[in-house]
Amino acid sequence: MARGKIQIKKIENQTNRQVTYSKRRNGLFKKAHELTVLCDAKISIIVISSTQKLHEYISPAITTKQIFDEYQKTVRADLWSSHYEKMQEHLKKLKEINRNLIKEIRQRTGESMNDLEYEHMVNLIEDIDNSMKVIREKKYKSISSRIDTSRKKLRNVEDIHRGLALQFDARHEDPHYGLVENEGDYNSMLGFPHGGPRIIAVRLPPGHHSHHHPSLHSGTGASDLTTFALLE
Amino acid sequence: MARGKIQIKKIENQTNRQVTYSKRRNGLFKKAHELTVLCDAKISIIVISSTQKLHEYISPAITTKQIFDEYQKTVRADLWSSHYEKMQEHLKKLKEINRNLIKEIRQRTGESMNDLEYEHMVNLIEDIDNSMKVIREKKYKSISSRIDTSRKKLRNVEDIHRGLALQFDARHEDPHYGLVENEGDYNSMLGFPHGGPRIIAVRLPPGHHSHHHPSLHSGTGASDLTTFALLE
DNA sequence: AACTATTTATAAGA
DNA sequence: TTCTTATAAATAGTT
Repeated sequence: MARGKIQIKKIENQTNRQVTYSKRRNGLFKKAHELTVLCDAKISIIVISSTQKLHEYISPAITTKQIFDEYQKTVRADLWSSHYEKMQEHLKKLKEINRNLIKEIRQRTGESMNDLEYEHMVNLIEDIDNSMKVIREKKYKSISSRIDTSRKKLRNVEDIHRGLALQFDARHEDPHYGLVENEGDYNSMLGFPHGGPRIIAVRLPPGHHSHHHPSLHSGTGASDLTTFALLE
Repeated sequence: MARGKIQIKKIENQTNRQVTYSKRRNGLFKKAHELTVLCDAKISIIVISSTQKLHEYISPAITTKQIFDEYQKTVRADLWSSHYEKMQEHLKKLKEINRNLIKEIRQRTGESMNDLEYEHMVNLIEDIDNSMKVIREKKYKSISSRIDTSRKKLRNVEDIHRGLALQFDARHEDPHYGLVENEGDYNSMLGFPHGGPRIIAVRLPPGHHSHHHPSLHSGTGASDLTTFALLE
């Protein structure tokens, strides 16, 4: 600021920097003191040089520690109040969202249509109509899928039945050929996904045949064994 | 500092002070920042206004807390080193005093006279001579005092003796009057301050009189009783 | 907040 | 570090 303007950037010349540091530090402290006196302020300045040396200015009738304590108090208070404000803002936003959601639900259920413009009502009806279409589409798909599954099951059962009938006929021709080589998974074929009813074999005395109900029309094992479905 | 010079003293006009506070505070912070950049320094400024509002400047890439911690470290180090220096100074002084005392004693005892100038020796001799006089004076006084005391004691003993002799003579005239009414404190009168030797009475058979040494020349009690001083 | 006459701060040189 | 001095920057009082 004299004998030539300087750029405010680091002074690379070591000696020059040292001189400027000393001069400007004094200038800074002088200004601080003037501010202290003129405006009845309390000022703490701590300067650490590039060589880690420390200098300080402190207004009369106060200590650096006192000022720092005051600073810490203020910082904490600021932190808290900003946090508090953020929380309040967040609350406000959530309430707004809540209000809107409730309003929409009420409109869609037809509960509150009072303060709704015609335009809005048209849009709402169209919206609901679209929703209806989507829902019907989904319902249709669901039904199709269930019919499909059902048809597959039916086919399976028919296949099994056919197979059994075939084996039955074959047996009459060769009484020693009465074992099914592979039991397969009849339960899942029959629509019992989780293991299904337990099958047990019970030997009954002759003459009781008319009283019991075999679960399958034709026995696959020995003729004097009957199978029951035992519900748990 | 423009449009007129001002005195550096509290600005009484409230508005004026507020404006100046704001302007100069900004000026101060600007200067601080320039110093930071130009000289690669770290600066913390905390300003508390007369209305207790707080403003701060802090150099980039550092926190106010870091600077304050550094400050505290430095202060503690300074306190310790100044304390240390004071202790060292004190030690030095004590050593000096010690050395001088030892020197003086050696001179007075004649041990070390080597590096002493004639002038000093004359003074020393005069000093010692004076000391001698003081000591002799004190000795004389002490002796006088003791003689005095002794004389008083003697007078007391003589008085007592006279008294006893008087009583003794009186007894011959009236044999029933043989008791001393008041024993008094003979021990202290006789120069035995702490109770003195114990006195016991022993009855001895006749014919042994030549073998024992009575402590007092004349018996004061019954003639056939002799008193001894029994040393503890 | 902007202006500007002046004071003050200070960069460079000694 | 200190002094000097030409010049840049800060700012007191005004608008």
